[in-house]
Parts: sequence; C-alpha cells; structure tokens
Amino acid sequence: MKEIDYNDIPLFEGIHPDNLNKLLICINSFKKDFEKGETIIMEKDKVPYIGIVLFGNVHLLKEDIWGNSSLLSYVGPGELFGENFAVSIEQESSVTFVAVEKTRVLFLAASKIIHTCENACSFHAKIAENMFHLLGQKSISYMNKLEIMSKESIRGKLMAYISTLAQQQKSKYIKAPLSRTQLADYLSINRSAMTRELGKMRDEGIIDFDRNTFVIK
Amino acid sequence: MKEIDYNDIPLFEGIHPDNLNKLLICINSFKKDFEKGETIIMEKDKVPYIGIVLFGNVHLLKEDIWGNSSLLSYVGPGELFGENFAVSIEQESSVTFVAVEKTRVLFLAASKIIHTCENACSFHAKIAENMFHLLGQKSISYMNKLEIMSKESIRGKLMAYISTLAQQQKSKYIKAPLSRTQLADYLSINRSAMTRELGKMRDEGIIDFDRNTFVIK
DNA sequence: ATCAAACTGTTGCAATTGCAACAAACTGAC
DNA sequence: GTCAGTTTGTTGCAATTGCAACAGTTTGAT
Repeated sequence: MKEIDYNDIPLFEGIHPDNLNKLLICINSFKKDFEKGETIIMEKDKVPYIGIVLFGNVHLLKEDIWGNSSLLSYVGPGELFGENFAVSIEQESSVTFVAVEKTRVLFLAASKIIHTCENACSFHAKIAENMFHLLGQKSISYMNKLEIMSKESIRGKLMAYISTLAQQQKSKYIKAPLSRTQLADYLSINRSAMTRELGKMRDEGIIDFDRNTFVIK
Repeated sequence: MKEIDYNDIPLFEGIHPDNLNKLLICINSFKKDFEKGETIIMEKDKVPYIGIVLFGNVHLLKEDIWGNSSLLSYVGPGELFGENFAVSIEQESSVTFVAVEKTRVLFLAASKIIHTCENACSFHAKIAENMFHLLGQKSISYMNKLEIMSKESIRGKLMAYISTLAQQQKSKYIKAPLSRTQLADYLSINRSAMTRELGKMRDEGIIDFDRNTFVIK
C-alpha cells in the first residue's frame, strides 16, 4: 500500500511542502499502522489526536446495549477522523473506529491546532483555517446522511444515497465504497429487502447496477 | 421575550464582559428579529454569518424534490446555527432555517473568527478556540441523531431519543422541546403510528408520559 | 367568549419491510 | 486447486408501519 501524497491532504492545503515537515514536528504528529479488523479508537476512549488516513479505510461504528452495531460513517485516504471529538471539550469518543483493511494513520495533536502556537508560525494559522473548513464540511456531510436516513422507504434511501455518490464522483458509473452487507448496515435496512428493492428498481428501469457499481437512468 | 445573558452563551465563554462589546464590534455582529414561521436562511443561500439564538427557536428543514420537508434539527437560546456552512469553503446552505416562534438572532461574521485578526486580540484567540469546541460538539450531536435514526423500529427511535433528552436534562421528568407532530417529523416516522407505539409502551410500563413530558421507568 | 385552524388520538386496512432459511457465488489461506 | 468461511440472491411468511379518515382537543386571533 502506498501513502497518499501529503499535498493531496485537504488539511495541508496551501501549506508549502518545505514547511510541512517543520509543521508535522511542531504539532506532535506520529504515524501508526493497523491491521484489517483492528480497532483504532474504542468508544469512551480519550481522543486528543486527529487522525488522517494515509492509506486504507476506517469505519465508524456505534454499538447499542444489545450489541447491535451500526455503521455510521466511513473515512478514506486523505480524510480526517476523530477530529470532532479531539476538538471538543470532553475529547471522549462516542463511537468506535475500526480499520476495515490494512490502514496507516497520521495522528496530530488537536491542542496544537486549536491553540495558536507561541511561535505564531504563518502555516499554523493556515492549518487552523483549514481545520475550520473541514469541521464545517464534516458536519454538513453528517447532515447529508441525516437527510438520507430520513427517507421513509428503502427505495428513497437508496436513491438519496446513490445521488449523493453521483454528486461526489462525476462519472455516470457510480462506485459504492461499501459492500452490499455494509451498505445495508450503513442505511439501517434489511439486507435481503435491499436486494429485493434493488431488483425491482432495475426491473422498472430506474437504475442499473453490477456489483458495487450503479447507474441512474 | 428576553434575550439570553451573553455570559451564558457558550461561544463567549471565558471572555470578560468588558471585552465582549469590543469583540462584538470587531467581528461585525448585528441583531435581527424574525416572526413566527419566517425563513431566516433559505437553502442555497450564501451563509457568511454564524447565527446565535438570543431568544426563540430555530428549525433546520430539508425539502426534497417532491416538497416533503423533514425536520433535521432544532436550535434554542444560546446555541449556534449555520456555523457549519459559514466556516466551510462554499458557505452555501444545504438546508432551510426557519423561526418557529418570535426569534432574535445575533449574527457574527465567520471570516472574522476563523482568520486571526490583525490586532491579534487575546479574546479573539479565545473565541476561535470556543468555536472549535462548538463545531466538534455540533458534529457529535449530529452523530447522535444518526444513531437515533439508525434504529429499526419506532420504539427504538423513541427510546433512543428520550434517552438522549434524559442525558441532557438531569431530571426524572423529561420535557421534549418538540410537539408530537414535530417529533414524528424529526424522527421520520408516521405520527399516528408513533402515537400508537407510545400507547403500547405505556401499557407495557416502559415509559409514562403526559403531553410533552416523558418518564422512563 | 367565540370560532377557525391546527394539533392529537383512534382504528381498519394495505403495503412495505424484516426475518429466517437456504442455495449459489465469491474470497482468502494453505 | 481445495476448502472453509463469508457474502450475496431468493422467497414465503409474519409483523410493523404508513395511510386515510374522522372525532375530539387545544390554540390563537378577534
């Protein structure tokens, strides 16, 4: 596996590569690898660090009292995770973060980002600004999932989800980053009912699909 | 209606009242009143300002293509709204903000908060720090609603929602800040089916309720 | 106090969805 | 290549939920 180019990490946008190394030392960064299925952060853990996925994928899971776990969100290369907990007062996670495949994470101390540093380096101000943008964006993406989840029917949820993907990916062919089982879990619907509904939608000519690739007609 | 005390507004926490007036001028703040039912921000509007509710209540609505509107979230006195759009790059709202009663809002220019000001006033750093905390918290609260929405059954959603309220309010008697119709809308469930389920839950002795006040047994 | 409009409770019926069970297909390890 | 374990497709049945219609209640404006 290959790490994402640091210049392609949104949090580091606008920061000159020459300054990046200094910055990474200044904000106490470190890397860590996780195996497939390994837990990165457990619910109730203290989260003083912001995680950036360098390669691999991370799932945010929430387990209820009866052990039913649901897939709240997923994070891919270049994206942040745990940042909302890290910048909050309590810094305590309410979800579990799991590596769904071999994953490398760059951790940054949140306190170094939200408090302007003594040296007042210019790139420090820039990373704080980027952090604001990304926190807003993450909130918006949760609102977007709320919109999907507020659809009454399985069909409504599927259409809303596929439409969201279509907006992100510009292609006619929309590739879902989740397996069928994961997708049903993500949308909180029954897997077999989802398969049934997808079949109906294909019969009616609304969508077409093959494996994890969808086309809206 | 009476405005909330500025010292009780989380965004201003830790800022000395003497500095607050200077700060409010420095960050281009202004107040505006809205009547019951009035739209504060429309979907697709540019949102360069962070809103703080001084009195009243604001609902976040999302309408789909067929005109079905769903209640995503609600905001009361002292709380922020629109901040996630204001701090994002696009600054474009994807939802509609509506005053559900007579409401007064204090607006602050987001750019003045996310960019450290030239004067580098100390309280400016403090408000930026508070803003980070609150953005994280807002994200967490959306995740919490996602958890509620991921429950399969009406009963599951109701229990999860009431449990959340119980954590916020410390009392045995839990007062919902939404009417029945609004609550059904918020949870994306059928109103009559919700009433039916609430009745069943009372019959089974799981909860008791009167109007908008609930008790978990 | 009066009245219209909005909100809430109730109930039968229809439709969707969840569930269970099983077969087929796929994946990864050896 | 083989085989176990996992994922996916299929389908009948049961249960939940949405829908519609209506009656009773509350709210707010005049």
